[in-house]
Amino acid sequence: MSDRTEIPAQPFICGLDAALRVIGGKWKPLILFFLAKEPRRYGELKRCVRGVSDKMLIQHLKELEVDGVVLRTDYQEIPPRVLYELSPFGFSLADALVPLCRWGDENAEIIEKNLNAKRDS
Amino acid sequence: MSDRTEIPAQPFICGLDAALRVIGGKWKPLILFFLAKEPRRYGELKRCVRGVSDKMLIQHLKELEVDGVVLRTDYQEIPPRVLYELSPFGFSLADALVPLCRWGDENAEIIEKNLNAKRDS
DNA sequence: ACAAGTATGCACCTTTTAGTAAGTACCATG
DNA sequence: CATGGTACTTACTAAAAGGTGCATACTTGT
Repeated sequence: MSDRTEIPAQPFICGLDAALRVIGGKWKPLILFFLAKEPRRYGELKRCVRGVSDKMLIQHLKELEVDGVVLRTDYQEIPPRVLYELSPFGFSLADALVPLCRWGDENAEIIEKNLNAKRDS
Repeated sequence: MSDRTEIPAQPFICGLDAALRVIGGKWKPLILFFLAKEPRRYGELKRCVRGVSDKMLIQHLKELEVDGVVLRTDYQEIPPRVLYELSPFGFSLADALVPLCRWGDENAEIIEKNLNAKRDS
C-alpha cells in the first residue's frame, strides 16, 4: 500500500505544503529569525527586518498570530508598547526550520548564482 | 559582537531566506516530494501532482533545473520521453526538508483551522 | 482516418502579493 | 509649538504568480 502515486483529497498534500502556508510570505522567515532570538517590540522588529514596510510587517505579524506562531502583548500604554514573541508552537516551527536554514546558509552562493540565471531568461 | 540586531547587506539575509527562493512556488514542494521517491517522466509527474497545469509544471521544473535541484534527461525519442529526477544537490535539499515536513504533518489540523480563520477576515 | 498520448510553447487574463504614501492619537523633547 | 517617536490603519497602485486554452509534430491504437 501507499506506494501508489496518489494524492489524498485533503487540504494539504504533504506536510511541507502545510508548513509553507505558515512561513510563506516575503518577510516571515526574517520575522521568525529575529523573534527566535528574543522577544521584541514592534519598532525594534521593524529596524531588524530592514526594508519592510509597516503595512507588510503588521500584516505578517497578524497572520503569524492567528497561526499561533507569534504571541502579541499589548501593554495598553500611551505611547503604545507592544511586545511580540514566539509561542511554544512557534519555537517548534523554528526548530523544524534549523536544517533548512543551514542548507540555505551552506548553499547560498550557488542559489544566488542560479537566481541571476533565472533573471536573465 | 554580532549580538547587534543588524542585517548584512547581502543577497539573502539568512539561510532560510535563500532556501525559500528554491522551494517557493505553488507546486514545488509536491514536485520535490514525488521526485524524492523516484525519477519520473513528465506525464507521470503531472498525474502525481494533481491539479497542476502544464504551464506551471514545466515552469517549475525549469526553475528547479537551473537551481541544480532537478536533472532532466531527454531521450530524443518520438514520441518524446523525458525523465526528471533529483540531483545529489536536490537530495540534500530534500533531507533538509524532512523535519519541516514532519512538523507540517503533525500540525496539519491546526494549520488548516487557522487558514480558515484568515480567509474569513 | 481519427483520437489519444507524448513534452512542450505561447498569448492572454485573473488573482495574489507587495509597495507607497498618507493619516491617527497621544506624549516627550527641544 | 513644532518635531519625532509610539503602533498601527487605510486607500491606491504596481508587480509577481498562477490559470486557461490553443498549437506543435509525431506515433500508436481503433
